[in-house]
Amino acid sequence: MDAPRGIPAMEKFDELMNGLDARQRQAVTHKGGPLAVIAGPGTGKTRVLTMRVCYLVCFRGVDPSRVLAITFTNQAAGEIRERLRSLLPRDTSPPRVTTFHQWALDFLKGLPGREDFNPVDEAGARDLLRQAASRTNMDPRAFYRMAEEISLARQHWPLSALEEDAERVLDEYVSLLRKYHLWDYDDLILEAAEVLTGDKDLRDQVRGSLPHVLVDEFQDVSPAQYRLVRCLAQAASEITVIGDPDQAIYGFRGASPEFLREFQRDFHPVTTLRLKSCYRCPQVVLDAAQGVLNRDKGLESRVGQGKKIVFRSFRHPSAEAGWVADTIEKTAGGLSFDAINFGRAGMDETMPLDSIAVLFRARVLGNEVSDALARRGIPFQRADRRDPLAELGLLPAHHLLEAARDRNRDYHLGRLSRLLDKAKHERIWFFLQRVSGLNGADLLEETATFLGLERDSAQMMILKRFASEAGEAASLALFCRNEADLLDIKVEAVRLMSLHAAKGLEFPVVFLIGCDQGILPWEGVPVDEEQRLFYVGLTRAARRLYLSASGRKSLLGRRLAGGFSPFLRAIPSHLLEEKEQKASKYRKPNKPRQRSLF
DNA sequence: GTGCGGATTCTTTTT
DNA sequence: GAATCCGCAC
Repeated sequence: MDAPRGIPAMEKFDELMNGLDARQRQAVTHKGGPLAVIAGPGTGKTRVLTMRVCYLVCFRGVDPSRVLAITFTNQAAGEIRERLRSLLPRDTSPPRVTTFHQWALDFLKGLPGREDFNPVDEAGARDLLRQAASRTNMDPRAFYRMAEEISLARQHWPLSALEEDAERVLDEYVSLLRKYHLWDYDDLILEAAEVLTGDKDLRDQVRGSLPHVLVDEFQDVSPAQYRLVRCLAQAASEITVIGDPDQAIYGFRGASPEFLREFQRDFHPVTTLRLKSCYRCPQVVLDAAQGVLNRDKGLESRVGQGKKIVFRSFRHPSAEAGWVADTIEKTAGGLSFDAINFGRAGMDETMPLDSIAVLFRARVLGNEVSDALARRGIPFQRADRRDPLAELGLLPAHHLLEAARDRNRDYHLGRLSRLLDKAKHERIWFFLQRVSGLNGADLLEETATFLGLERDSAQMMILKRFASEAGEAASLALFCRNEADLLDIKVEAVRLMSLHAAKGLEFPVVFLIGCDQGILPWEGVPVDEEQRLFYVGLTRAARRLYLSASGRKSLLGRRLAGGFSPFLRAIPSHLLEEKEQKASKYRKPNKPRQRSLF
């Protein structure tokens, strides 16, 4: 075995190792055979993962290029990369940390004959699917359903069966993708798994080069992703998977906590370690959360008992939203005249706005809170991630640029025919002629002029940054996706997001709104996954947790029965502090738009 | 700014 | 099938 490398980081590493508890240390230093780490909320999952990588490289002398850490999101990958950078000695080349999709993309692009394939953005994929559906003359209303079914089927391995017409549409869709040399996100995983499954030599080669694979958030792997994991690691390797079956909330896209069990079978014998010390949530929160899952022991808090969970109920969502906004105002230390007037009775400490999160089951449920916060002038940020390119209004710019550079021109022109108005679309050939041979800032300038972008618009800012920072070969789509992450964070604002989006995050103060019958659990879906979703919501809270029922009467055209979420009953009552609402306040629903009348 | 009609979305969503 | 969004005409 090599001598330990990188002496400068050693002291720090020792110090960090001493900061770990016994179980964490065991996971970090495990040697010999596959390892599964079951890591409940706040038990130091990411820390164990990064420290283990560091341990492998620095102490076991593993070549960093033979270590691969896989995550689900770019953000998670970025965080791990960042932590590794500070842990590993400067002169060590950092190991590869990437997402499933990025790994698959790089792998596929390295294969002969596919160098000029590219991933298609979400809007583009939908467009092609629509094209495929239009050829078989189907009811346009059924399209939405079918799109979901097709995508779900493609998460499975092998592909699950589809209805006959869906099958036809899928075939047509895939041939369109291939014609334009495009992969959609599902393709990346499927293709990579397919290629590796069918080519033993290649599989052995990949496996041989990667004795150490680590997979984060393992409970979220889809069947196809699990297949890929099996291709990457042989049973005898030191593969490490980290996850928490109690936080499995992506069943609707094919994930299943089952794969943790399957992993233990397929990679037998697996060493399984459970992390039980929670460094995030107070005991009160843990007990409540475990009550929801019908467990009574398991996680132990290392941050104390904590305050009771506040529960309040309302007769109307706008009343709930008003209360949330008022409570936030007080918690944040008074931002308006009112807050100063009312004082901060009952508030023990003040919090910066970005330490506060409002969580909800479905996107629309955040609207009233957005309105209430806007009315009070409290800055907030909704983390409703969608296609950043479309959101920024840069879809036409992207396709124009790609067409101008003659990369897959047919495809991009096809998309532009739907995106541009008639007048512009008629001038498109003139535009292409005009910009031929141009590149860099000149090309962007012409594109912006053609589209009529305002000089100081957000779009222009991004285009300028794109021109100066990105290379000539980069696509605007990719640039925006990476930028969007950077632009999002760091703002001092209350965070509003869905329960799903909150997974993996923590906030000192958490509001979980809409704890009503019919919302949590959502009607018509498996209850156990909803339970876990509620569990995830509760365990985001590091200090204070507020639950509320909105009294909402209807949702998306569906009538609600009324009454509280049954999950609340599963919380032992001594953990709850039930506050009665004052009837006079928080009553009248008024839309902020009406204010413009005065 | 208003109003109309057609398109699109609809629970959760990353890539 | 209802709600919302978007482009377009006024």
